[in-house]
Amino acid sequence: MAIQSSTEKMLPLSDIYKFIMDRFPYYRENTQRWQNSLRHNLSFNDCFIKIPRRPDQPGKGSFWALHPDCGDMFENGSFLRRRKRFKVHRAEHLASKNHQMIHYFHHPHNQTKLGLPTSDGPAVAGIGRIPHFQPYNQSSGFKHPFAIENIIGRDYKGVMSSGLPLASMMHHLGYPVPSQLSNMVSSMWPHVGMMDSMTSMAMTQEYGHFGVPMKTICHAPTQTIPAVPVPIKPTASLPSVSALPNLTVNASSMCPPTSAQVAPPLLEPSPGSHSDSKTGMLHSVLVHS
DNA sequence: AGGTGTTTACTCCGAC
DNA sequence: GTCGGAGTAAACACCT
Repeated sequence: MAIQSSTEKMLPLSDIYKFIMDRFPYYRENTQRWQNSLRHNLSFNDCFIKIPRRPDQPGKGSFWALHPDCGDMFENGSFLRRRKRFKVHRAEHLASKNHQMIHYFHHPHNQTKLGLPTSDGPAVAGIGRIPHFQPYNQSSGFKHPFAIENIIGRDYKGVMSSGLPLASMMHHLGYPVPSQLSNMVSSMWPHVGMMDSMTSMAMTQEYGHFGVPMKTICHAPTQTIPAVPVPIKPTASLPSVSALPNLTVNASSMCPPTSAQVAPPLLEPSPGSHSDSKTGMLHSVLVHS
């Protein structure tokens, strides 16, 4: 929720803490417990990806974002319970490292800052269009450019000879290029020797028409996530959010319509309403989104 | 020093 | 009963 509600679709750990404590008074105490749990989940679950800070963005820790393909791990889009653990396959894990940077490059804010074509704007000569990812809905059969099926079945030579937009963009981002590029990449993401070829491959026009931009997760006309979290199926032990007394559900805080809007507290448990089942459910809503 | 990130281990609980 | 998801504790390393 915290990550998705952010305009950048990524947050540092401290901001995730803040988001939770701002909205859920329950989590303003025993901070060490749930914050440790939160860090554990961020590291442990492949649905969360870590995005390194740029050199000109000093600060502690990295940014955390959602893996572009994690959208279907909730049944019916419900945030209350996961259908399955989102797991990146070994071979695809390499490619997911590229997602981290591509995801960053893809963001309209960064594209604008870099003078790159935005997702909706015209392509700029000399720089390949950044691919769109289909973050939430794998049922369409779409295989993103980094899917292993695409990786192993593609001829990279023509792509490689067409230039290296990655280096150009990284230069604009403040990363050392090009002589230090390989060192930086290997230190940041060891064992990613294929990164350059894969990234530049993905940035060609060839993939420009794929999928839906990340930024449209909550804004696309064909929204794939219900605005209001719904239970997968009613159970006695896990009541729906709307069934809980004294709780206010605000869908806009799950998918805020605009970045300027400040959503009111999502859940405001009344004093003394912290039964185990409820707090446990809140944990699921908070941590596993 | 404190925050951040990773990993392991344990327990609980629900689904099958 | 087994399995897997989830929550928590704890140890450790790394970074600012």
